[in-house]
Amino acid sequence: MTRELPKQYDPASVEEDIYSRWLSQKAFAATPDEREDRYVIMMPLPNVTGALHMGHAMDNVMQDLLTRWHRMRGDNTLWMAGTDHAGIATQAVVEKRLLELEGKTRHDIGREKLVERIWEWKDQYQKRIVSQQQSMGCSCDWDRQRFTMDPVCERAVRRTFFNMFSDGLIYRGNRLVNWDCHLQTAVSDDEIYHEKVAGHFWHIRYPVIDPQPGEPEFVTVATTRPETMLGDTAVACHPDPGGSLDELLARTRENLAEAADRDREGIEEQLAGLEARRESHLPTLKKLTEMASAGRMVMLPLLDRPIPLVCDEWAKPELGSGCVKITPAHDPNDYEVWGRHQDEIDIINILETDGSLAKSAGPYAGLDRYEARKKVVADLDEIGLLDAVEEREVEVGHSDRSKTPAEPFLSRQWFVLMGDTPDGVVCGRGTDREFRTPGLAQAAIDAVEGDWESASGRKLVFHPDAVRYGNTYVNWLAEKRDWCISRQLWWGHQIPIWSAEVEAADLSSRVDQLGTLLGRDDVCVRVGSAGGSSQLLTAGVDTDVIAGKFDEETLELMVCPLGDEGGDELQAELGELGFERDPDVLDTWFSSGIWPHSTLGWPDPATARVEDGQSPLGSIDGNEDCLSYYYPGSCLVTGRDIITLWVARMALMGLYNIGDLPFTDVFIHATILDGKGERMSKSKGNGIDPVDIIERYGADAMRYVVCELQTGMQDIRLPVQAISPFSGNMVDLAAAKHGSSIFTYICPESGKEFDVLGTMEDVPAAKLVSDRFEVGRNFCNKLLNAARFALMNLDGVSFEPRELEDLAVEDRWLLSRLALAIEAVDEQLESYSPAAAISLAREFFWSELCDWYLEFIKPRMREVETAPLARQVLAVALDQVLRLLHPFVPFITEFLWERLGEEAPERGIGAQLGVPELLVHAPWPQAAAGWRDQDLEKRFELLQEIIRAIRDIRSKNEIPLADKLPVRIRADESRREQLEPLADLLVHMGVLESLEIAGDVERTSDSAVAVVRDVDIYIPGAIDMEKERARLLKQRDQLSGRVEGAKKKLANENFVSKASPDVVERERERVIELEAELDKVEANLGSLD
RNA sequence: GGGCGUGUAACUCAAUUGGCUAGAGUGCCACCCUUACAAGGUGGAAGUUCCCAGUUCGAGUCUGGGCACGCCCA
Repeated sequence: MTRELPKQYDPASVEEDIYSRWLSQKAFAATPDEREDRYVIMMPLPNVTGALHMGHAMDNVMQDLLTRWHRMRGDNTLWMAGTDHAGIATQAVVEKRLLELEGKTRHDIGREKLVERIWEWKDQYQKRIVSQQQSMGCSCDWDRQRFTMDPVCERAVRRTFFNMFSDGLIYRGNRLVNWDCHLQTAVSDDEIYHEKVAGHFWHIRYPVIDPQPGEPEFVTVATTRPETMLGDTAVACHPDPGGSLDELLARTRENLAEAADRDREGIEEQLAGLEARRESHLPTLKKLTEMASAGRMVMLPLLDRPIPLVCDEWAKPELGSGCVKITPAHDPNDYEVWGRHQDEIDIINILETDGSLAKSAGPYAGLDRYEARKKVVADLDEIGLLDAVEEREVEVGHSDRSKTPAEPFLSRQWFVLMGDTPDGVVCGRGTDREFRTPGLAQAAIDAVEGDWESASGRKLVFHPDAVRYGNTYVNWLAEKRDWCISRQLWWGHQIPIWSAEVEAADLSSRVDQLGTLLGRDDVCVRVGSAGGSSQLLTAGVDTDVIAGKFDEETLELMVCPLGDEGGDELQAELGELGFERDPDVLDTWFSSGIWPHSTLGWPDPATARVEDGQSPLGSIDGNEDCLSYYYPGSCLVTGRDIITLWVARMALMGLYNIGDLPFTDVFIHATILDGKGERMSKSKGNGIDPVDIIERYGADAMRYVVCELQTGMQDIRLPVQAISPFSGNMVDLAAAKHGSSIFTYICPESGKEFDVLGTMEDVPAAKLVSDRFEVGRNFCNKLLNAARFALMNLDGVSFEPRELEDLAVEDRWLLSRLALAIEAVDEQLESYSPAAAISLAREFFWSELCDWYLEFIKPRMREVETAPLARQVLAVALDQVLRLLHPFVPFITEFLWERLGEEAPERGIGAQLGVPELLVHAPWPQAAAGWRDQDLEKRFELLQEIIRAIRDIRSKNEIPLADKLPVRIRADESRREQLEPLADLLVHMGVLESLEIAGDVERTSDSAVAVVRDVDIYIPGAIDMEKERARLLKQRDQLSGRVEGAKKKLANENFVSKASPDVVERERERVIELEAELDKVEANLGSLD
């Protein structure tokens, strides 16, 4: 007899011990071997800005579920873990802290010091993240974990950049970006949020130069940002104002015709307004169009700069004056106008990187943009050119990183060319997977759509809804917008380009200075123009011919060293030649896009540098190296917000570098929302720490519930309460007010603030509670107790080969149900339905094994003759259920596995089961042929129904369990034959005193009665006739309702002729069965009288 | 403004190509400490599937419109 298990499961006492056992035995290690089947998951690397929340818990649990399942199925399974440096986000967090705590900016402490501090931050949070993941039970191969700035990743980044630069896929050009004046960096569109703020709409008059008779003297334009007028380079009017207005009128009339009554008034008003406008404005607008076509100019006030009138459809005849000022360098729409009129108009940047005005703003240079706004308005007013001022709510784009208004800003940035190119792009150059694609974006589209497949036959498929998510992915890629990869940051992979400005005339002498650099295959040299086009320079090239390809006088010479070897020397040499390294760093997604192969040692696993104690990436013992063995991988598990940002990039980078897809399946799991229905996110501050949940309910409970929540595409609301560290009372986070930052909340009783994700060191942390997780805790407790019962009864259990027919009937029933459960769980996991999988596993364990089987066998356990067989089957049942549940709840199953191993080291039915020391490595359960017996299952269904009917009578008549019941069952011969072998079970489970089953049993007048299908159950004894009648009447009403419904259906000619024959047939059978049952109920009702 | 979704019991979610009485867990009610488990057992109540039309023999499911909400993109 082993130590008896406790009655209540205490996860804290088990989990740490189990996890350290896994670690010390390197249970999750993946090494290439001779196995053909492999399963590879690349973790969507969490960034090091902060700790993980429940959204990450969902992501990690899903991955661990798949990983553990495949590992048990015998695949060579690798789950690659790691973290992302998340350039902008991490730098922003550290800078913000620096400012808050020390009042310093990054410029005060300098690049080197700042980067040092960010590394410290990274170390701290990487540690925290890994410990969070380990608390959840993640079975990653920790000896391979990577960080996107590790040497091995760095080398892959340099190689990728080098290759793309050589292939002409990376260029430098002027682009309008969102500029964060506070952080002084470009931020991507994804990092901008819009907020309504109170503002104004200023109407300004621009004088027309030399107005002819009949022409207006001024054109009026309106703006919400008047200081941008200093950068105006044109005024636009519509090329066909009449046509445009007419079209709008027609559309509005159409709307009116279809509109609901309550909307009519508004639309009619709109229509009247348009018609009036057509009268009043159209002549002037037409005039302006003529003037624009004639190349007329207006005078930009304050700077006295003549600027042209142009025709462009961006000007809306129905709005304002119908004319619009064009500021290409500071407005995205105007930028597009500039794109269409590059020959006619200029582009002038009036902002410095800190948001003050540049030299080009003339007398306003040096002013902050908001001061400049006031002064411009005042000056315009003074010279009488301010026409009107309206109060208005304005949508202003804010940088998510600094929470300050972002400015559209013209700057030089690096881009990856996503569109198609004339010669196409070679992917997987030099490998046996090499192919040519029209362009990078197209390659990634082809991965999902059309006939293309990779050399290994792979396509990319989204789960659980291939069409929906496939469309998201393809629609985004189809825009083929070039990818801006430069960030004005100090933290990240610095762009490996050294450049120098050269006059076109001096090109050949400057190129000569480069000497042997030109001929080296680890150095790429290009010459380019500001516009973005560039030419490759190679040894012996005719520089004059090259220079002749550019219009510009000033060119830029760009050198990209591969940087693998002799890098320092080369860099020194370039410095002497007057080349400077680009200070910017690469977009984070550039390094995370190559994550699936960089981590495996690409481009050369044999020489990949890993940390001390880590598993090497090169070939060992004659097996393949990691890259060849584990790439392409299997599945990516992530949320849908990341499809465009990351999945698409990984696909195209993998195709470009290696020629094959990083994975074939993309499992998009549900998004975790907070109690208010908002997405949980690090930056929103509404995240909750899974470790809090784990501490209170246990890791398995957390995992159980998370699996149960992953039903399909439905987002998940997770209401959470915090226990206030001040009052000890529950605070509902959905209703609580935020404190000084969005990361903290206010305790309503004390008014003090607390923190829930441990990001604020100086604010007390609150513990979290959520009744959602009690389900998981209860499940674990049930599992513990089922095992407790089994282990208490397994004394002296042994294995003896048994034929199926040697088993008791309930043993065979259990094995049949087990076989079905295994099959069903597999099926659901294969189709990425964890909720369905876990509910089937639970159903088997709780409703069949615990509720029925364990109860069935209790009497057998008490008898010396019957116990050994029951024990043997029970050991197998527990063994199988632990295996089946392990991927979902790994800690408790591993814990119980050890106990089962001590008690029943040898177990099996027909043959002995393989029993490794750790459950992690145990083979996945597999039903033996012949276990499934559907006939038997049907008989048990009837048995269960009869038992339930007896219990119901007991309950309704308030008969205590201590009173055993005499039960008499009237059943025909075939039913009797079915039930007879189950009689002992029926007596035991129904707590019967006696049981009689025969065809001629008659009800005695003192009997309670129940009807189950075609069987009557009588229980003689003192009963309450009124309750009996009520019960039977209710059953009669239900039955007759159903009979009526079914009959009505069958009476319908259309149903019989049009519905499919098997549906009709089923309906007919049902009527027969129901009527028979109804007859019995009625007969019994009659006998009550 | 464009695109993609969601709305089912008090709560959180299921329901396969349209087809048995729309299910589960939690919560609720009643009874029960039946020697694995009260974090449990047995029994029960609880739904106008957001609203309005339509298609169909048949609609939670398909179509159109409305209302409410979410996400992504401009």
